[in-house]
Amino acid sequence: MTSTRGPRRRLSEDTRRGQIVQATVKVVAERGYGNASLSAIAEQAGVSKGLVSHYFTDRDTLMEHTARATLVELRRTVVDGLDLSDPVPEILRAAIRRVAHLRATHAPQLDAIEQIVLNLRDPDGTPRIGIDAYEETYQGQEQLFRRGQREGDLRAFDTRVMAVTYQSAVDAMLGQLAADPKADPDQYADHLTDIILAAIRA
Amino acid sequence: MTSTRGPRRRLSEDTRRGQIVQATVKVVAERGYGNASLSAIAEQAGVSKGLVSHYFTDRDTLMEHTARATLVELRRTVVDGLDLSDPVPEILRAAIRRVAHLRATHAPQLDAIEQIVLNLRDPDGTPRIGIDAYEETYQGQEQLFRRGQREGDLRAFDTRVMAVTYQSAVDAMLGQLAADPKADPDQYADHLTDIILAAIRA
Amino acid sequence: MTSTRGPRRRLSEDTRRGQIVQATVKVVAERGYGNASLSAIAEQAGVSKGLVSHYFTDRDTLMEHTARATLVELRRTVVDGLDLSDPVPEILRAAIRRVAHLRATHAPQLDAIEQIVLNLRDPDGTPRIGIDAYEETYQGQEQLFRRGQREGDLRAFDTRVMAVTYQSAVDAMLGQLAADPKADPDQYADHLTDIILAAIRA
Amino acid sequence: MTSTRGPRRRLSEDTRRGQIVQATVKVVAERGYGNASLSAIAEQAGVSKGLVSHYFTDRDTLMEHTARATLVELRRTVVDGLDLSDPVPEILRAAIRRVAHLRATHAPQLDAIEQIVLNLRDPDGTPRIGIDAYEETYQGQEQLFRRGQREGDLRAFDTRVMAVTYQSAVDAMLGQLAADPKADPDQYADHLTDIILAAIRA
DNA sequence: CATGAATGAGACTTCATTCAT
DNA sequence: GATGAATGAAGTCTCATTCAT
Repeated sequence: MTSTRGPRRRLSEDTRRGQIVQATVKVVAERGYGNASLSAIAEQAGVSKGLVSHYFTDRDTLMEHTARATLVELRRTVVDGLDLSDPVPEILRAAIRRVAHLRATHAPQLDAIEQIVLNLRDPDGTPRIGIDAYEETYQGQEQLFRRGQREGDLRAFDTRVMAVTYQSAVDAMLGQLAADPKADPDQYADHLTDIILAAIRA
Repeated sequence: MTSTRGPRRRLSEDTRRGQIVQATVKVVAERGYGNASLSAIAEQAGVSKGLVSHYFTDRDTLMEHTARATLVELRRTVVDGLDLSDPVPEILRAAIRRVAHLRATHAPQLDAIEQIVLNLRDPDGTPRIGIDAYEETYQGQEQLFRRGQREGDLRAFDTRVMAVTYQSAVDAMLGQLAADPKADPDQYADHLTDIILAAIRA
Repeated sequence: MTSTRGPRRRLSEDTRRGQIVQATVKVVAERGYGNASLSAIAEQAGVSKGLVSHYFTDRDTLMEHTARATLVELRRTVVDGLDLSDPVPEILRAAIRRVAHLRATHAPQLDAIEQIVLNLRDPDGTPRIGIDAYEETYQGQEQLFRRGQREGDLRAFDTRVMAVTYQSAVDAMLGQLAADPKADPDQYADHLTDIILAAIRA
Repeated sequence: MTSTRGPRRRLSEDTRRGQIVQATVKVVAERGYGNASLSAIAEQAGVSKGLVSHYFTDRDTLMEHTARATLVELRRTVVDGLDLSDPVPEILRAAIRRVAHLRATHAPQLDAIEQIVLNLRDPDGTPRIGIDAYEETYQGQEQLFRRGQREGDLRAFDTRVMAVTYQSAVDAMLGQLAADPKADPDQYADHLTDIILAAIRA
């Protein structure tokens, strides 16, 4: 499974960085943060240890970069397929389904992000990828809820609390789907949508 | 804050194990899983490195023991104060408040458990404290929901999905309260209870 | 020549540090500062790499400690045999001879000190063992010269410049004796003494 | 201060080598031998790493070449301004002054030479630029002393010992002037000349 | 029972050197 | 000729674990 390590090849900086980031995602997801050594990552990427250090000053830097880049990738994956002109409840139902499918299509990315977010810390011990990295997601969610309230589809509620709750419920769904591979993503998604809409529908 | 290290003292096995587990919780919570070295834990416990190895074969063993023991401790803390003869909605409201207060009273325990659950792995890479550790919680939650449905307080819904969702929403609340120390636990708890009850009340 | 590495032995902190410092002197002298790796030093000391790190936080710390400790050792070696009640010219003649013999008895120490002093630097590039380490020597020398002037054995001259010059001449003697092992230390010492006394005698 | 790095330019071999040697002097003087990486030197020279390797097989080769070339440069700088038809004491006084000024005009060269001479070694550990590199200087000095003795300006003494002593005193002067930038070179030079002439004048 | 000195494996990182472009 | 991407060999340092005391 290791990318075979052909004769020395010169690639563009971006290509190499991408290659290394992907390898990082895979190794972190499979072995866990603590066991994702630079050697393992380099081997997975089909590249020398030295090259990894060349492109990323630090193990920490590499991890942070990987987490943020992957987060952006996932967000785009979910959002890109949505029709934002639909009524908010429709959008939510579609979005939850799309997320449910992430577990099937982007499992390593999901795991790697979780691992890195939880483990990467500054020397003083404070997490280095704070809740702030999710802030953008929360904001978008709140906007969506407020629009639903304006349009009359949703009742009044604290959009902040709901955004956080929504996100966590969706993440938990991913956790469940991860734990039970036989579960049907669409079915779980629909059950969850029912619950959520029951909570917020006008 | 380090337990002062008096002259060598012989203590009962249980006392020692407890001492070490508590130290582990504190160190893991403060520094993160990866930086919780046995030396640091020993020092925190006011005990020699050798003794830690004596009572726990392994770093992994120590971590697993710590996580499970602490999980039990927290579960008891929440459940002990509830009046299970109340109607289910009442119980939920009270339980959510109690959990919200955990962040204030048991922050290190919460952090440590999260760290260990996410990081501790078997050599082959599979997480060592699976979702199964939460299974007991889920089961209890489902029972409670079914009782609410029987008693007519709650409408019909998939209790499994709801249990998972409920648990995740509550965990997310803890995350939010951790991130924003100025937030009022009771207020957040009540907002969340409103949303949840809206979702499930008959 | 490597200290044989018997079964694990527990020694007092001071003994171990001394052992390691001696090994450092030897390795630095033989291979040069840059090639004196911690592995080589550990092997020479008959000790594991880890132990060296245990006793000295840093390679730099080890080097600094070694240089200062060795400098003190040499100073004592020279001074201890002098009769300070003699007239100053006598003292100088005796001291120069004693120093000349250092090359035979303490060659590695001399080389190691030189190597370390010249190479050890702070991160910003400034030498870490400044001329200040020699200051004590200079001061003693100046005192001696002033006493000679007071007692009428020496003529008037700038004692500071002379102290520096004296020290350098003596160091250079060591360099020469190192370069030409067939040279007779006593003879060189006497020649040098003649020159120096010619320069300063009343 | 880095040579600006224009578009790729082809220069004569000698020009390139000179460029690189100068950069080496600067980097070694500023950061010390051990921290003078080829990258740093290449950057300082405004040239690629590859080119440095192209012109000098080896880091060691580059260092040796740099030291020898710089030594020659300095020797020429001192000797060129002397009037060799003067009486020897005059020549010495003038020479010492000229050397004293080197510290102001050629500080990096002085530092770099010292660093390289002390650190560059053969694989077996023996210094690669031995005292022999100074031999030429000693020989010239001895000649001068013997001429002074013939001409009656200097008394009888061992010219070899004196040459070494002289050279070391002069080097020490440079060390002192380096350590104390406020010191007046001419004044120190004159004090030193007084001492030396007192030692050897007829 | 308890200690902490000692070991040894392995991680990260730096750099001289090579070589495709 | 010139570049700088890529390699691979050390080197330093950390830490779980062992074991003499």
